[in-house]
Amino acid sequence: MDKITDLAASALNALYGVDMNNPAIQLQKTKREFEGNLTLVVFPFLKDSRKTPEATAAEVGEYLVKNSSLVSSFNVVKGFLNLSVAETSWIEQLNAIARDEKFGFNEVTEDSPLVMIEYSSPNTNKPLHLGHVRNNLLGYSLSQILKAAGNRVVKTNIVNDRGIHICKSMLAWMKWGDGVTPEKAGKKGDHLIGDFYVLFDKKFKEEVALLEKLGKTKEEAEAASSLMNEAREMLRRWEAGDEDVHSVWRMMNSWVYAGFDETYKRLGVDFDKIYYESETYLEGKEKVLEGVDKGVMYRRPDGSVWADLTGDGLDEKLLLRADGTSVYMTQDIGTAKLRFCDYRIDKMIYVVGNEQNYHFQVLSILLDKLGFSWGRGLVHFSYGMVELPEGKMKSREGTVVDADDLMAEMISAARETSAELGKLDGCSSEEAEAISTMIGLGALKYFILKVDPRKNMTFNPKESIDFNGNTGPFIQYTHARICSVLRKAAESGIYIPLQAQEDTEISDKEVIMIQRLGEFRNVLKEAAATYSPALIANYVYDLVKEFNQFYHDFSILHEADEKKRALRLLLSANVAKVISNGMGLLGIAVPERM
RNA sequence: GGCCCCGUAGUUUAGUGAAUAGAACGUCAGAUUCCGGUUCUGAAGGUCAUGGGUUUGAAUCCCGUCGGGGUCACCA
Repeated sequence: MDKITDLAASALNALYGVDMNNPAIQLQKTKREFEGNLTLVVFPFLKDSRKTPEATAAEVGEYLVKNSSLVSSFNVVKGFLNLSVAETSWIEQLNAIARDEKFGFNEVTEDSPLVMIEYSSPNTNKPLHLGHVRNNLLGYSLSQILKAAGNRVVKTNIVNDRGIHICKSMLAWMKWGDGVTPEKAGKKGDHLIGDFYVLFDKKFKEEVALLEKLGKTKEEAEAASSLMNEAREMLRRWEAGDEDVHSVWRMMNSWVYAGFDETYKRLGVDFDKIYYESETYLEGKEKVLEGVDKGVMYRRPDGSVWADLTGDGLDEKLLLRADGTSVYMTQDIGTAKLRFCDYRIDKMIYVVGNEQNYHFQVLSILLDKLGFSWGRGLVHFSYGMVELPEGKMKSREGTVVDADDLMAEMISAARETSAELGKLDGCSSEEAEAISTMIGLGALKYFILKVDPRKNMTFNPKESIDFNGNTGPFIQYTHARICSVLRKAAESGIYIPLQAQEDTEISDKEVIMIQRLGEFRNVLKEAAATYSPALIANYVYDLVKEFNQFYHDFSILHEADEKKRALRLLLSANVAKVISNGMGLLGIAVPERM
């Protein structure tokens, strides 16, 4: 296809003197209802040809047929030049795909660009919820895609392990926890800590209500709350390095991390390097003071430090409080500094929700001003909220969907559906469990990754687990079916070739399948360039649908013509391979039987 | 109010300059079952929120309007 694009360029150049690098020279797939495989739109070149669209297209078509054996024939519809590609080149293309186990994937070398991608970024005072699930899936998939496109990738996680919210959980545990541990409670550590966070909030509200009854306003009551003051005092002691506070803090955080690790493992995501805010939050200060010296930032009379971004069309932004302590932005600058010391980053991607668009706009400008080479080009991979059919999740109303619960529910829903359909008959209980897990998580992941990340989305568990339509299970099922066909063939002693014969006759349907397979390389490239897992998901689904139509028209196992049967088996095997490669980029497992 | 994002069949959505806007779920009518209640074909359903503009060509780019969300903290 790239070759033919070059041919078209040289044709246009030879005939009309069009610049070879003119971006309008693009071939697209011919629409199904027209004859041909590739289409060139000639409208943009009429200025140069000084002829009608039809005449121009015909002239280019004739030139291509005459000068290249790749183009066998052409037809013209208005300004659209539809080219047919020679039969032998389709077989060649299929054989090239068959030879290449990781078809479409680029090699990563020492010299490949280094991309760091930050995702997940949990707080240590509560377990992960549905919003984190979208974040984690997008971050992980993106890192897989970028790696496949030929980048060195460092997956990183910044854990927010300090601050008033952790102190609230700690205080509640010390006051009412009675020495409970995750083991004693039989509960994951992150859930246990989350419960104490909720308990704090409850007790705090009770106290405020009591004070309000005694005649205080809401604001006065909140300020006078002894609980909240104790929490603040604990934060002060933590910052002062108080060993009693730190030992409780370390212990409780270790419980949370054990819980997170379990969740991450189940979700199938991981990290190469984890940063902790407790270790980075002081780092930004130095960099900011450096900025003051350089004149990038300035100090106000009260001692606070600000950056004036009105020149960039934004506001002024606080970076250090009058008492010299850091704010969120300062910490991000500090983390950036540490990261750049650890890795020679070419590009930095932050996977963070769209409520922080403004923050990252500012961060990009500040990092640039402070001299980070990747600051201006940093990518805020911004995604929308996840809602449920019942409506928005609100932590105050307890309608937050917990990540662990959600995964468990998806898996048991998959188990039920599979059992109903009789798919688990004859499986051992371990097999049944493994399959249910693959399907349940595949449904969840696919449903979330197939939609445009920028958009808010509604996650519908019931719809996602469907075995039909644009769902993970449907794609997994198709893969399993192809594997099953290949197994059957092998059992019957039918030879599955590694290459198709050059002289095998090839039908339109087969051409379409090969063309579709061949697109994977470009889709991957584009997905990496636009940071779009959804592109991969929709490609794989289209491939699956196309395959089902193809498969339906033939009796693969009972084909009399040996060469033809070989071609179809080879084609099927490669469809399975590309499905598996594509789904792998989304972090979704494809079972060989289900 | 300023700034940012979104608005496409009943629903979930694809398509960011090209041919008659493409699917899926649901609905209706058929076919197939060769490997499994999972397959296929067809129908109905869209003034792409809306009004202008640019272009040979606009869901897509520009301007306005309406609707939804976010953000504008010495929170993270």
